[in-house]
Formats: sequence, C-alpha cells, structure tokens
Amino acid sequence: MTTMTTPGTPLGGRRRGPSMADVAREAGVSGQTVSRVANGRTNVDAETRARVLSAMEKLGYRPNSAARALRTGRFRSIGVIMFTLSSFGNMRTLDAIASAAEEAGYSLTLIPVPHPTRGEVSVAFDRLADAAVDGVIIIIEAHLLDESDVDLPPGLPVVIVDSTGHDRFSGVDTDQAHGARQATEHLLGLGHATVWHIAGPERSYSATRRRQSWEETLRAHGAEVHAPLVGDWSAESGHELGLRLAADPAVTAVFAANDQMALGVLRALHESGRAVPAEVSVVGFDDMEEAASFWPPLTTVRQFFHEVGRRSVESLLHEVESGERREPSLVDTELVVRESTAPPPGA
Amino acid sequence: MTTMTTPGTPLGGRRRGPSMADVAREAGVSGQTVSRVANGRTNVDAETRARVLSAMEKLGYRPNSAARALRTGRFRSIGVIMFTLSSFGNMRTLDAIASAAEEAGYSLTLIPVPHPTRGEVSVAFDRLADAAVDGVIIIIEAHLLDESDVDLPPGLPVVIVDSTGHDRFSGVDTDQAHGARQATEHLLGLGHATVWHIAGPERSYSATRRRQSWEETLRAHGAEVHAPLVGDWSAESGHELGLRLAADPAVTAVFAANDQMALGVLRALHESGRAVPAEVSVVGFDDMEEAASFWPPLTTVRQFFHEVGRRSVESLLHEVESGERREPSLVDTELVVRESTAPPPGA
DNA sequence: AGTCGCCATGTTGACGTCAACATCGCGTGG
DNA sequence: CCACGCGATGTTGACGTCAACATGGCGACT
Repeated sequence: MTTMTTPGTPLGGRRRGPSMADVAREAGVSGQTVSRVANGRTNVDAETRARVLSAMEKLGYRPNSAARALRTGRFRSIGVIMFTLSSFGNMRTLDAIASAAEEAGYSLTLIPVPHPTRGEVSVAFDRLADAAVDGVIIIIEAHLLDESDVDLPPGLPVVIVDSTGHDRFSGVDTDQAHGARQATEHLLGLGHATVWHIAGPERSYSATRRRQSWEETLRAHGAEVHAPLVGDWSAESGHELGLRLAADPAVTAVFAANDQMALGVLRALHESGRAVPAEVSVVGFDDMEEAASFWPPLTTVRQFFHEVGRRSVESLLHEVESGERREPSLVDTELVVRESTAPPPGA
Repeated sequence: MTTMTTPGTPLGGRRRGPSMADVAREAGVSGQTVSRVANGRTNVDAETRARVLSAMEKLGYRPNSAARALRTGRFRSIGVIMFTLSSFGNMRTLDAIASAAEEAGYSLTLIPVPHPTRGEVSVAFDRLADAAVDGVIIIIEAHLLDESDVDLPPGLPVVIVDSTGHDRFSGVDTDQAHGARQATEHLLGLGHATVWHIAGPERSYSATRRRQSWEETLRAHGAEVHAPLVGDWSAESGHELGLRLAADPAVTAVFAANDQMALGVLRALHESGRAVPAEVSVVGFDDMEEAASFWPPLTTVRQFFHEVGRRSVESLLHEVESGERREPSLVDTELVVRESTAPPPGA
C-alpha cells in the first residue's frame, strides 16, 4: 500500500498551517505573547495585541488543538454514546446536547453503538478510552452498563440520560412516572372505566417506569388493570398489538408508551373500523413533530428533550470543571390534548 | 473564580493515565518498542510483545490521542457539519456515516449549525478550523456555501451530501430526479390525468430537483402542469397546502416532496372528507419508518440513506488518504407502493 | 531618593508519541 | 573465518502549546 506522502510531510500531501512561532516572528514578539493573545489573556498591551492579531490574520493562523490538548490535558470535547438507529427522542436530545456543548465551547464526539448488546457496549467503551474527550454522556439503557464489565477510564466524568439512577454516575431523566400518570388520569377523567397499555420493551427503564406508573394510577383510582401488551417502540409493533385491542369491544381507551406505537394503534383501529375518538381514545408519549398531523391529531405526553440535553451538558461540564458531581435531575412532562381522546361511547 | 486544581495537575483533579514511558519501565523495554507494539508493527519479538502487552494491561495504559495527533498530524476523526434540527433523513445519513467511520477507525466530530443562515454557516467553519478533524462531510444546502464567504482550511478534504455539484468539492447525492419521475409516472400510469405537487422550500436543491423532475415528467407525458405549492418540509405545511388541494375537486393525485408533508396532506384530505385513495391518491418521498403506518399506508419513494452515508465516508477517506478526489456519485431510489394510491375515480 | 510592586513581555522546558537514525547480535555465504 | 545483511531493539529530537519562572521598566508610596 503506497501513499503519495513525502517522508518529510506527515500529512498526506497537505502541509501544516503556520504555528505560533511563525506568527511570533511575523509580529516581532515571542511565542508566549501570541499564546496570550490567542487565549484572550488581559495582560497584553493593546497595541501589541493588535499587531499579533493582524499577523495571525495575515498568515491564516489556526491554533493546533492537538498540541493544546497535549499541553493542557483538556480536549474541550464531549463524547456521546448512543445506539446507532436512534429514536426520534434521542435525536432531539442529541440536538440539544450539540447546541449546549457548542455554546460552552466544546465540540461533540459521537461514539455510536451499532447494537444494544453487552459486547457492543463494551467495545464502545474501549473506543472511548482512546477517544479524546473530557467527559461522556451516555444515552443507553443502563442495564447494559450493569451487565457488561465495562471499565470506563477512571475519573472520567459521566452523565447518564434517561435511565435508572446509577450510583456511580449522575443522571438526567424525564419524569416518566408523572407523564404516564397524566396520560392515564386524562383518560380516566374523561369517563373511561379503565385504560389499556401498550408498553415498550421490558429491558427499557423508560418503558418500565411508564408501565408501572400507569398501573399505579389505575389502582389508585380503583380501575381494573389488564395485562399490558409489550411492543418494541416501532409503529409496526403498535399496529400488531393494536389489532388485538381493536378486536375487543371492551377496549375504549389505550395509552401507548410512545407516539410511534400510538400511530400503529391508530392504523389498526381504522382498519378494524373502530372510530377514533368516538369509540376508542388513544394517547401517546413524546409529542413528536408529526403527532399533530396524525389522523386524528394525537393527544400525547410531551417530553422536553431540549431541556434534557441542556441539563446533561450542564451537569457534565460542572463535573469536568469542578470535579463535583451534580444531583440527578428530573425534567417535567406536559399533557397535550388533541383530537384522539374523548369520553367513552354512551357516556 | 477558584478551582480545585492543584498546580501540578492540569486536569481538574483527574490525574493523567500512565504513558508509554511507564509501560516501558514496567516491561523493561524502551518507549519505542512500546510504540511499536501499540501500533501493531511486526518487527517485534513475540516474547517481547507479550511482555509489553501485559504491562499495558497491568497499568491500564491508553495511548494519548493528542500526543499522537500532534506527532503524526492526523486526528483520525471526521467532522460532520449539519443543521441542528435535522430532518429524519439527515439523521439516518448521520447514522450511516457513524457506522462507516467507526469501521474505518475514525471517530466523528459533530459540528452543528443552529440556523441555516449565511452567518451561522461561517461560524461553523470557524469552529471547524480549530477542530481536530482530517476531513469534513457537509450536510447542508450548498447555496449557503456559495453565499457565505467561508474559507475552509485550505487542503481540507470535503464531501458534500445531498446538494448540487460544487466544483470545489466532491459529493454524494441521491438521484432525486429519478425518484420524482418514479413517483409521477406511477400516478400517471394509474390513469390520473395529471399530478399536483407539494414542493419543499425553494432554497433547497433537493426540493428544486424533485420539482423540476416532476414537471419534466408531466410534460414528457403531455400532462397539464399546475403550479406547485411550496411547503417547508413540515407536516403542518403539508396540512395547510393539502387543505387547498382538497377543496379542488379536480385534484385526484398529489405528489408531496417528503413523507411529512404527505402526512399533512393525508390529514387534510380526511378532514375534508375526501377518501384516500378512492378519490385522491398521495405519494411521498423518503420512506421514513412511520410511512408504512400512516392511514392509509403511504406509497412513497424510498431513499437509501445508509448508502449515502457509506459512500460519503468512503469518498472522504479516500481523499484524506490518497489526496485524490473521487467522482461525484449518485444513489438510486426505489418506489414503494402501498395503499395511498389507486386509479382515479371513474377510471 | 530609594524601595517595592505591578505590568508587559521573554525564556525554558515538558506534555506523550513516533520517525529517523544508531546499535547490537546472529546467521549465511564466499 | 570474515564481511555482510537483516531483524530486534534503543536513542534522540521535534511536533505546537502553555505554565512557570525570569526580566526589565515605570510609577507610587515611605
């Protein structure tokens, strides 16, 4: 395998840019003064600063982040570990993380995990060890962390999103229980005798907490509890399960653990000729963009992904910079009532 | 502003890991030999290698990527510039880029652009200049590149995704024109006299090419061309525009430039009491996960985002490693026929 | 008037790695 | 029996930056 690289130039054909020394020479000052200007130190004479700045401009100087990182031990970068085929919610969270990181002057290093298996997660952590990050935000079900004998680089700050409280790390989570209660009570309040539930996969903590809270709410109101049907978050699974529910005339209210599955339920109900919301009411979870355009527009529990992302970065950077861990924090939810819910028939 | 940092330890409380020198001492060899083992060079005695390896293990040695990057001039990282609130398609592409990059041993640095304005894009490029990447993949409408006086670091390999051919860079794109033709001809082939179009925003090249191709196809078949309605990719805009179309009894076939807008059209049609597909047929573009669960399941043009991402990384790394630019490449599309299309009423 | 202290600036060295070159030992062929 | 070559390993220095310390000048206060 031959390359076109000349021995003297390590970069495949691309020469390195000018360094501090070049700028220093151009401006007639020492390298240290250039460093001070580049880092915005105050103890530089205004006139000198201007001269350095114009020298930088002229030469097109860019600080070398590798050298800086080597010297300071800081990378000014946050690692994010998440599943590859990520859900809509994760993407929104990632989005918010990106904005918050950028605002703080950090860049983002993505460390995808192709498959949510124990081994893959370990691999991701191995990659992480050699990655240039100051801290990590993990958006992965924490049970995988428990199972895998991952050893994160010791002392690396970690924040876990949307997972169970894990005593080794600090976390940020949506108040799943509250959201599920809002959904369930909305339906009960409309007059439905009880509420059926389509849950997310068992291994998901979010799914588990939504299911538990739904069940508790039902019991608290003395409503009958039917076994939840378990889907995999996909619209397709919601459709399958929805078909079963649609076949049972007793079903008048369904709470799906996310909007995608709710969409599948809606489709199943249409196919089975059961009117929504006249005969059956449906509530989702997430409030994805499209939910307002489902047919009928979906009543759902809104999550504030942006807030989750923002707080994650805040907690992480706090730990990176001060060494202190933040308390776990809970983000609220909000019920958004649209047109997929109504009182039960005959009410 | 006091920190807890001790003068001797640059990392806020977190000590650096062991270095090559430590491993070398432990294994009783020179640092260079450790380096050779770490980089998988062959000219190391098997027994020596084993000794070094176990010393690494024992000490928990991790190569310092900053030092390596400083020395070699390579970061083994790919930068991705994209809009913050990215579309479903971009996410899928990002996903594929992540997998491909990981496979090649590169990490991903995300450089989000909060708002698609000229200024913001420039800012992103500024950030990029000091970011530690070997090349960049840009997933942004290229017209912004033309407008903004961006100066990328000279010699930085760049690949542009889903945008017009830009002579300065190589690109990877989906064959938008072919996809739009497939959609239009499908509808025409069903017997519709013509096809109405809900286009994406004017500034989007993808939207423009889909619109042009739709128009050309119509003309090629001698069908009447009605002015396209222009949306903003959102389901909400599809709904608004769909309401107008629904009010016109002459409309029997609609081609929306993406699935979200198609979803809005579906809703508008339901609200207006026009049956799909009995009275009006609808085709989308993208084939997002949920499209199969719309009501009715949406006929749409599938894009292979994974392939787009894979090829982008391939082109970029080829340029990074060899210095040669790859030819632009086009990714195919596929028509997925579901239940939202049928012959026009009375056919 | 002398001393102290502060500000702007310069000098030195080390962060961890790896390329280039140097060295050493052993086997082979003349 | 010696020259030569090759493989394994060691030594040196430089990548670009910044912290720590050094220097030098000038004003303020005793």
